[in-house]
Amino acid sequence: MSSKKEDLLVTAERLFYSHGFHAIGLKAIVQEAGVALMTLYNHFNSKEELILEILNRREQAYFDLLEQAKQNKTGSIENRLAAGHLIWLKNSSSNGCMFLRAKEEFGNAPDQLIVQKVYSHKEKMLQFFQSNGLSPSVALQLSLLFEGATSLSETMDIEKIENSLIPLVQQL
Amino acid sequence: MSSKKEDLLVTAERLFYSHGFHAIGLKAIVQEAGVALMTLYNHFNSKEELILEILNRREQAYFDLLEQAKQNKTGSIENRLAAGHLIWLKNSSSNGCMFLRAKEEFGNAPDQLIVQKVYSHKEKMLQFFQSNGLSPSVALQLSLLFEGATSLSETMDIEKIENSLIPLVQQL
DNA sequence: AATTATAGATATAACGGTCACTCTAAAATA
DNA sequence: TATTTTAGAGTGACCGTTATATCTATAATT
Repeated sequence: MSSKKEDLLVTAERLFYSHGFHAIGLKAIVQEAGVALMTLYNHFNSKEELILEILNRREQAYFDLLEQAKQNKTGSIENRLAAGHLIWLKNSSSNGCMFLRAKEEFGNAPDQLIVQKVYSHKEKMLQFFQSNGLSPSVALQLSLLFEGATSLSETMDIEKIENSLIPLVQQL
Repeated sequence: MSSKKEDLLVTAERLFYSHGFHAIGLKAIVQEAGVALMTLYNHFNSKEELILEILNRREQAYFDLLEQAKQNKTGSIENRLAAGHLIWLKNSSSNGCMFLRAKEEFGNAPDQLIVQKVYSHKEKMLQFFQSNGLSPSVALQLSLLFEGATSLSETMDIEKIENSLIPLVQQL
């Protein structure tokens, strides 16, 4: 992949996540990435396509991290996944779930590819949990706890959240 | 209060919640509310001021509902509050927490009144729980469960969430 | 009761700015 | 040489905000 395209994806993901999809214009992205506007349009046909590619990469990175966390020796599978999710939150800039935010900003167009991606991502989360041995009901509860931790991290120290989340996961 | 102002507040809250603060322009609000643009500026000095008044009203409505739910006879205090929160979610249009969304869209201006309101609202939630007899750690866990239910409701039926949330609240 | 003053709402236009997106033609890179 | 990237200008549309001028209904004054 072109390094310019990679720069654009990394920069756009950061700016979109920090300010929102509507709040950030393409001009700000290319300026921050240090490339020309036409280079962006050379790699992406539209802002929507850029966002879609960002969401796909972000989903991949998240599941890669969960797969990593799974390999740990200690703790139940729920605990290891929760530890992975907490690492994700620690490495992010505390602005919530980017997928839900995308749905919220583009929500009233259910035919839109962005919104479809959000629904499929959340569905994929549940399936991932179940494919790792969790019952449907426990998978759902783990999803609820993960979402709660993500939202709480927007206004609270991650350490306090960790202390709340772990016992809840333990007794699933 | 002028009925025009009330119309504007109700309409703007609905449109902002459905599409986001940046995605909705003042023109769309006044058109949907059936008032003139200058009427909006007669009641609010700016878009930011309109948003702030919406958030204040929404906070009041939410705590009013929790106070109502508290009066129920059956169940622990945690269960009664959770039931109230579920009613709130059922009556909303499944687009997440409007306060967190405001912080996400205006987040990189921590001096902004909107963002300050979001932080104070979340702090108020915790204090409300504790003032109703919950320990700090249980209050935090209840917040995590509420936030999780709110986020989950964006992509999942509220009934399934209810079935997941209740046992988690029960064993707090 | 008749007149005047006040306030709120109206429509319309304009302000400077930014939006996503397109085109062009030169410059840099491979 | 072939491809990519560049800067810059331009498109029409929308942004929040302000200004102006007209209308209407109620309130205050005579």
